[in-house]
Order: sequence, then structure tokens, then C-alpha cells
Amino acid sequence: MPNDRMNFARHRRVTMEDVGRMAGVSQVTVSRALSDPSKVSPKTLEKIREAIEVTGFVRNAVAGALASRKSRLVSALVPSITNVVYSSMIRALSERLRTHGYQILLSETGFSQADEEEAILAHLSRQPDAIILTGIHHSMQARRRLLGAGIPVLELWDTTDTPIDLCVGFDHAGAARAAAGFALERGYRKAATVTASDERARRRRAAFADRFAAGAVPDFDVCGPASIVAGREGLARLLDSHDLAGGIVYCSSDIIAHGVLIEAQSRGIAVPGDLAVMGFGDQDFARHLEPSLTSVRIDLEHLGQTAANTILDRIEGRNIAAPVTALNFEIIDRASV
Amino acid sequence: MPNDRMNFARHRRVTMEDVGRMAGVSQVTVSRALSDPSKVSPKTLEKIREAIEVTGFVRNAVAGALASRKSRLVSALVPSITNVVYSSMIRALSERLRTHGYQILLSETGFSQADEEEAILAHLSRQPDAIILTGIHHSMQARRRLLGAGIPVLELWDTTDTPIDLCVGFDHAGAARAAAGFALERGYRKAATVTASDERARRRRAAFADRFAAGAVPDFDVCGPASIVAGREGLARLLDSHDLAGGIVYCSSDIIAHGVLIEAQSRGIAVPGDLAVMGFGDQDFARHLEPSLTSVRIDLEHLGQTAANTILDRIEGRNIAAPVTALNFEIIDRASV
DNA sequence: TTGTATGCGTTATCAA
DNA sequence: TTGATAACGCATACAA
Repeated sequence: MPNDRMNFARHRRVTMEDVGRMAGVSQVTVSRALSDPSKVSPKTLEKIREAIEVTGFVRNAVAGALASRKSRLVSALVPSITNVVYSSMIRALSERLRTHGYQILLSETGFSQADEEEAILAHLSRQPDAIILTGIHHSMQARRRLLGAGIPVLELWDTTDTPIDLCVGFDHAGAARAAAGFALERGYRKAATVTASDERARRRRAAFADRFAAGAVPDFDVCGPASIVAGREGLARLLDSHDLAGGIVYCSSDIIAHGVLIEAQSRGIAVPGDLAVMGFGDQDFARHLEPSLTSVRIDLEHLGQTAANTILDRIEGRNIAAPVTALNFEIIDRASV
Repeated sequence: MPNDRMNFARHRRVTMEDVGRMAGVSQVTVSRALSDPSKVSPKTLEKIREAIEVTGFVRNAVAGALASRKSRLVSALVPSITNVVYSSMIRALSERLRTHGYQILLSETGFSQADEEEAILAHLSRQPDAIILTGIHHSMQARRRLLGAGIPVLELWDTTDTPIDLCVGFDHAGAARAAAGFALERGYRKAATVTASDERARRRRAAFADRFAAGAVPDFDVCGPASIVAGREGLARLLDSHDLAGGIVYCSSDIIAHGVLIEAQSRGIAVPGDLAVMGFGDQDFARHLEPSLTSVRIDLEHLGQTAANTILDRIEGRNIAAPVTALNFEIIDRASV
């Protein structure tokens, strides 16, 4: 296809005006036919349908949004789109919202507040009908802008008593304490942790250590996102300086636990005989590892759906029972502990 | 925060008009100050900056898009947003586009053409400046709409001689043939495959089998997306009916290969002693498995960046050297073969 | 350097 | 059931 075949600059869009002309009605009638067909007679409806078919008309949602002050766009900001924890939530969320005619404008914020501020501004300029943020820590500037936008704001993944507006998440510290309690109950008295560079992960690690042995738990911070190699290195470094025999390693995510498992295997350390391993998140693969991984189950689908429902309730003016929803977690007892 | 505190319905937006009034200039001058500050005197620039600060003005990109007929929005459709293969490409793509002021409107199409058609329509209604699709198989209806939109269209991930407009991808069949050649060179004469339900994956599997032994290669189709459990089951089922000793298993993705590795380990099958395993994609974790996984490297970052550059060239009216770009792949020789 | 007038393609409000 | 008219908030062309 030659380059000059497409001339994008001078492209005449088909408008409702055009459709109306062809169908012998006014532009307004076309608009009505699309948004509320019951207000248009069957005969003209058919003529309009035909004209749309022939012209290949596609409604201009930009003009519609400007006129109605409703964009049917919900923006969502996540730290990372390649992290399946976030993308699973977003998938559930967007699927639910799509059935109600909303599209998602998704951006990655990295883990920095400056990036988030910039992303928030870019998103707000698109006039979304609501905005979803990951986590509960946002700069004052960001909060001000969010409040100023006058749209529903939902903080996802975490919980707080002082949400900007709405909040759907779970109690990270509580989940980690539960994990520690589980380990203690199983008789473990020695523990170590491998933690990714994520504020929530660090908070969980702190809660785990606190509950387990008032903080006397060595930690390896992977200084980066969770990965298998991070888990392998974590265990390797911990073993350099500590005797973990008969203990348990609590990991900030299943993927890190997976790395720990691989490192243990390559060193001939029996799991759970010599060392127990616990993950977090209970991703699909956790139950299919060898040994299968004990983990803390978070229902990401449910989180995403609940967030979508909450947002929809707000947008469509229904009453919100409580602005903050804390979802449950569950310890999944498998072979690695 | 009580429910009635936020009244979203009656919210007065701050406009350029307001900013101008406060700064003692007209709306147009505010517009200019934002889009081309060099055309406004430093003194008024400062007054406008201040007024923006005070009012918390956020520019309305919807109105801007309507007026200028440029949305600075690029839409992207991928089969799955939780699949790291696609999300990695999109991350690279959107990062590059963002530096040029473009945002990405991302949607999941599932693997069905009907879903894709619907998604295309929804996206086109937002008046994107370009649209990116995954793969090269699209319904006639979809192609018609795309052409009718009069914007650049880029097909990503695959290659073809007959693109709708632009295309950036790699030769799937060629990559699979190279993998088969590699296995043959290593002396393997027996092979089996485990394949995910993805059109490209099936095409690669066919090319592998064809090159390896003119098709005499047993296959397990996992009937679903790639996952560790799919790989485990794949190997298990293949072993039920075939003697694979001394052979090689070619998997449609690293994640499936990972499952095959785990199943082999749990059965006491030595890799590569009793059975060799080969993945596809060379994801991060491939080198850190035990044994490390031989795979076919696809540079997803590069794919995403190249797509972004191609789109930018088109949008900004530069000449495109060739509408189709085929990127390279590379066999990564590790311990599992 | 700044301002006026006009249009972008819809929806909302009336009136017929 | 239909249509005329006026927003919506900004960018562009042109004038001053």
C-alpha cells in the first residue's frame, strides 16, 4: 500500500447531519434514534438505521461528551500494567464497567508520586466520569486536584478510614498478621522474609515480623519489582548470613516465593522438611508448583468487580451503604509449609 | 465522609474563560499561553500562570479534541491484558507515546472477532488519532470500519504482506522453523508439542512440526490460555500415549514450558537427560528456572517501541520507509535442551 | 501581542 | 413524534 494512498489530514467525517439528510429527517432525530429509540417512530427508525448502514456512520463520542458533560470514561491508574495482580483487578473492573457502557482509560504510574500527579492531570483533562487510584498514599496536590474534579474517586487495593471518597481493598497488615499466626500455629519459631519494593509489601512484611517475633525476623529487600530471580537471590543472601534450618520464609508475593522454591531446590534444601515457604496472593500457579505453595488468597476478580459496582452506584446516583469496603483474605494451606 | 457531601451533578468546571477573566485577558490568550507560550508576552504569561494556580484550572481535552479534530489518543486492542506478552508491548508503546503527549485507550478483545468488532467501534467513537490491533486476522466489517475511520492503523505482533495500513511484528512460522532446526541440529529425532489456544501459537506449532518431521509430531492442545497447569497437564497427557524418552517438547510459550518442567521434575524425569524442553518468548524467568530454559527470544520492548515510532511518524506526517516491519527473533541456548 | 468571530458534532431545552 | 435553537469549552482564521 503506497504511502500517499492514505491522506489522513483531509478526511470528512460522517455526521448525524449527513445521516439525517439521507434519511429525510433532522440531525436531532438521528441523535434520538440512537440514544432512545422508543421516542422515534418505527418508520423513521428504519430509514435512519439504513442510512447509518450505508454511510458507515460512527457516532462521535467526543462531541457527545462535550455536550452532555458525561464522557462514559472511567480512568484507572495502576503502578504497573505488567503486574498480573493489578491487571487482573483491572480486567474484572473493566469487564463489569463495559457492560454498562463505560470504557477504561488506563495508565501506569510507576511507584512514584510525581508520576502519579502527572498521570492524574492527564486523565482529568479527559473528563472521566470517575477515577480509580491504586493505594491510599497520594500527594496533597493530587488530593486537591481529585477533589476539585468533582467526580467519584475510588482508592483500590488498600483500606483506610479516611478515603478521598470511596475505597475498596483489604487489610494488608491484618493479612500478614494472619500469615504469621498461621506459621506460629504450625510450630515455626524461626522466620525470614523476602520483600519487593512496594509500599504495601513492606507494610505486610512489617506486620508479619511484628506478630511473629516482635521484629526479630531477618529480611531481604529485593530492591525492585517481584520476580523469580529476586526470590532466588533473596534466599541465597539470607542463607549467607543466617541459619534458617527448620524455619519459614514469608515472601511478599507468590512470584518471589516461586524463586525461593527454585533456589531451595537447586541447593538441595527440602521444602518443607528443611525450610517452609509461604507466598502471598495465591495466584493460579501457586497450587501447581512442586511443592504446592501455601499462600494468602486475595480475590482479585472480586476486588475489581466490587470496585466497579461501587463506582457505578456512585455515578448512577444510588446510595452507597459505606464508602469503604474491606474484602477478605484467606490462608491457603498447601504443601510448602 | 458522608454520602451527601459530594454533589457531582451540579459541578461548575473552571474554563479558560474564567482563567482569562481573572488574568485580565481573553480566553484565546489563555489557550495560546498553554499551547504555545512563545506567542504570549512574559507578563501576561505570568498572570495567566497565577490564575491557573489559583483556580485549579484543568484544560478540557474533550473540547480541545472536538475543536482541533485531534484527540491525542491512540487506541490499542489486545487479546488479553493479563498476558505479560501483550502488556509488555503495550507498556513500551505507551511510554514512548506518552513522551509525545499521547494517551492510550486500551481494551481487551478476548480472542473472538465479534468482541474485536465491538471494541473497534467503541474505540473509533472516541476519535483516536491512530489505532493498534493485535494480529492480522480481522473481519471484513472490521477492516471496512478501520479504513473508513481515516486514521493510521497498525497491526502488531504478526507480519503480513497485505497490512490494512501499517504492520510491526515478527515471522511466527519462521521462528518456529528455526526452533525445529535448532532441535534437529542438536540431534533430537523425536518431538512433541504443547500448544495454547491462540491462533499464532497454533501457526508456530504447525511450522515446527512441519520442519521437524513433516508433521509426525504429537501435540497437546491445552484448550485455553497458557498457564503452568496447562503445561503440566500437557506433558502428563503426552506421556500417557507416547514414548518421549530422548525427545524434545516444544512449547508455545515459556509459561507452558515451565509447567512441563515442573511435571517432569515431579515425575523424576531428568531434563535434558531424559527429555529436552523448549519454550517460546524468553521471558525474564526463563533463565532462572532449574534447569534454565532454552527459548526463542522476542524483544517485546523493541516491538512496542517500533510500533510507537511508526505510529508517530504517520501521525506527524513523516514518510514511512516501509509499512511492514519484521523484527528478529533469536534462539537462546540454555540448559533445558 | 492580543482579541473577535466561528465552528467542531453532539445533547438538552423548548416549541410545534 | 419531530424540529429549531442554544449550549458544551476549546482551537483556528483572521483582524486589529
